Amino acid sequence: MPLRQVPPVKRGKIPAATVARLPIYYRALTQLFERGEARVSSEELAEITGVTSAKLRKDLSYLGTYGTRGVGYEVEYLRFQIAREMGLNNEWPVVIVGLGNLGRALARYGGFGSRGFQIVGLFDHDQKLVGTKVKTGKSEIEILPANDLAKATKQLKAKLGVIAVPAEVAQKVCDDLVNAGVTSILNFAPIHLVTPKGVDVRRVDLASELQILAFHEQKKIEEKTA
Amino acid sequence: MPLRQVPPVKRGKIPAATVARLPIYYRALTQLFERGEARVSSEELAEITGVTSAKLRKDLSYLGTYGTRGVGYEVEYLRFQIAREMGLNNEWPVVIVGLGNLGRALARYGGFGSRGFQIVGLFDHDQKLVGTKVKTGKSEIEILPANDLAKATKQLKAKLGVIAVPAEVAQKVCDDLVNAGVTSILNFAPIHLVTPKGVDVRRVDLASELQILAFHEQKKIEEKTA
DNA sequence: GGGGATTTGTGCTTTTCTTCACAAATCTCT
DNA sequence: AGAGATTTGTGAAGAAAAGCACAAATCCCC
Repeated sequence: MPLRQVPPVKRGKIPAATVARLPIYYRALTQLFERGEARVSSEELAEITGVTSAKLRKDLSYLGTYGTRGVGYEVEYLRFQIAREMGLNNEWPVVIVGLGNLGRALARYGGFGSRGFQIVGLFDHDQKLVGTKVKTGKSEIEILPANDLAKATKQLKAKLGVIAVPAEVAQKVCDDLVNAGVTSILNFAPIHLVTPKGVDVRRVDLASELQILAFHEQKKIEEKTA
Repeated sequence: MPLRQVPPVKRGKIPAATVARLPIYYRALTQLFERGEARVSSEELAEITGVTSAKLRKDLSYLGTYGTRGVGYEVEYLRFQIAREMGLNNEWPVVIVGLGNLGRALARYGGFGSRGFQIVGLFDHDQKLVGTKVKTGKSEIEILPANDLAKATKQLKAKLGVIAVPAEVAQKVCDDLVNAGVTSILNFAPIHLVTPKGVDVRRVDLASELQILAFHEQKKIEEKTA
């Protein structure tokens, strides 16, 4: 009986569009795994995640060849490989700046504290909030003053930061985070952040999302009238 | 002196990538307008919004020719045109389903209630929440039981729905919304929703965003070690 | 009213992403 | 052990998006 070959890890840049989908596959695989499924075909996994099977297979092919022709993919194995590729086997410390409605929701949000991430610092400018505690996934964390941001973040060795402050102060907070060694930022402020090279920023803009939907609604109405 | 020509509205499909950027331009223009700026060049607007000027001009060109060569764009005029194109001059009624941490933050979030949108209905399955009120932008709204979702939403004539419930019940909620006449859905549950044709779904996946950043961090580390 | 300085709008090129379609690999059954 | 049924992995084609570069339009100033 032939031994399983050495993991055929592929080296080479993974397209951005693919990277953006890996978390979706990962989550679906986790679900399948918890349900006790041992194997899954590209067709099934594609159906669950809402992509085409060809796209899914191509996406996975950038990571390596983890499937078996005529059979499909081993759920647990594939899940592990994606996790490894995405660095989810590490535990990433995350700081959140701004604990208004949204920031607080994020801090409490289970999905954030889940697998791979741990919220280690909360900062706010508002003196009324400083000193109060917020329940994150596992523990309670005290909100620290925004002034301590740079020092504390450096100490906590956080490389990931979440910005949930008003647009007016977002760039300032961003600069502070970068100075503190943060190199990946999730920005909820509706503004373009300027960062030095090597710092990744992803923007999540809730109002924009609604507006995009409004655009589609608008088009539906125009079609009817036309 | 020549009269300004009839608005040269262009007809034809606007690329999805462009649509996704229109809200960003719109916001920047609003800012400029409030700051009292009368004109802006593609170069300036591009800088503010973090795109290249060529891309910006091409994006705008899908809407019509609203600029003046050698001069730039009139801030107020262009802003209005984008708003019109996106349907932001209407007031869209929105319902939110699920008022946990996130749903509540969204309900309170100013940006949602802002220009173009009005939150008209809140629903939750939890009996402890039903009957309590949540301050949205302008008014206070009572949380209604999820069972009333279909009927109430139909009555409220909401075409836009926000899903902020756990993944397990998201598809059920989605079906209810669609039955109630909702044709655009903003989905915060980490799951692919199946909808009939003609219903638009946009997914905002907070955990995915962090995971994508983790991927980039991972790569930075690998580069260093390599 | 003409020349020089701007800045838009867009045809063309390049890059990135998606889809197609099929050979290669594996399994099952007899 | 071979034939038939699956299902992956991937070249190649097609579609969408981004970037380039320049003609066309406008302004300003003399």
